[in-house]
Amino acid sequence: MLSKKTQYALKALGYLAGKYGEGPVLISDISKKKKIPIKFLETILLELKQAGVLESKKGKGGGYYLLESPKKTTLAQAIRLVGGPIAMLPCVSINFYEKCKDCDETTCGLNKAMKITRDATLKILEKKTLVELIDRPDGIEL
Amino acid sequence: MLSKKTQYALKALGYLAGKYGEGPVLISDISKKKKIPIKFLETILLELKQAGVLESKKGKGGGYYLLESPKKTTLAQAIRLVGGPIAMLPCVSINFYEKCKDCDETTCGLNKAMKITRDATLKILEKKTLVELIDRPDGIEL
DNA sequence: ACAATAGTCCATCAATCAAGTAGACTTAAT
DNA sequence: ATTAAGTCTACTTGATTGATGGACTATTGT
Repeated sequence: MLSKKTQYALKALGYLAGKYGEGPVLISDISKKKKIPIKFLETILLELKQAGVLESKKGKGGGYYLLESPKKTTLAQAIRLVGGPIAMLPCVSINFYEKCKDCDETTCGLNKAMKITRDATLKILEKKTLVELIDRPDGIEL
Repeated sequence: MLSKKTQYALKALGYLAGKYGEGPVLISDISKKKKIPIKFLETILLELKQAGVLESKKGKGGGYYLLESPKKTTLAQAIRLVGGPIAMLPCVSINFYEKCKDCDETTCGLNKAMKITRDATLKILEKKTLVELIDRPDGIEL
């Protein structure tokens, strides 16, 4: 299960994707529409800015906006940006790898099973982009 | 990422699967071989017993053992037993479902993407069983 | 019966995560 | 210049997770 932080980040990015090209969006706007605690959201957006995905504008008329077209960012990238590993175990994670204390990866069955699972997941998340997070009326596909 | 508890549970189950039919296995044995904090392991095994997967025997010659052949339990079942949801979001979880506050599932892009991911994951985890968690020398497949 | 062994139960502690609070700092409009 | 709008920073609280210590109970062998 993704952490709340990661879930909020994805929702916020999806919302910003829908407003791409329309200028800065208020934190309070995102917070209301996506029901995300505003102060928590602030820290998440700040982190996404420091990661280079978002830009912000201060003062009146300010807010956050996507730096690049939502097509450019995959869901896999988005999840990893806010520190969410995609794999189910540290020892099969690509970006947050940690060696197991007890297991030899060449013989560990759990490792093998989870690698297969990870690959199946990545195959999907690396294909989908922020564009697919934009809410759209029922029946309309991409 | 799976919780430590779930990771430990899977490792312990894999170890017990390898000893299936050999009688009770000591907690301390599992703890040593799989490098799991013994006290934490105790509570996990107890939970697995209450879930009906393991049985225990007290006193000398006691320990834990699998109640059924390791073939009978899938990895998906094992993960859920110790309270670990498999889906990445509550709103796409089958066994731990929770409705989103903000989103209409018929139009939410995130929901759609994560459902597809969940299905791909489940397809794998519902096919594999505890048998595949047994450590085996390199090169030997099932 | 008794001692040794091994699982069970209860209580506590530390670390991390989620969320809320207060206020300082920046920018833009008037 | 002043003020309102908005981001940025630091600190506090509560809940959950991970880990530990010790007392208690059941079983076996002598």
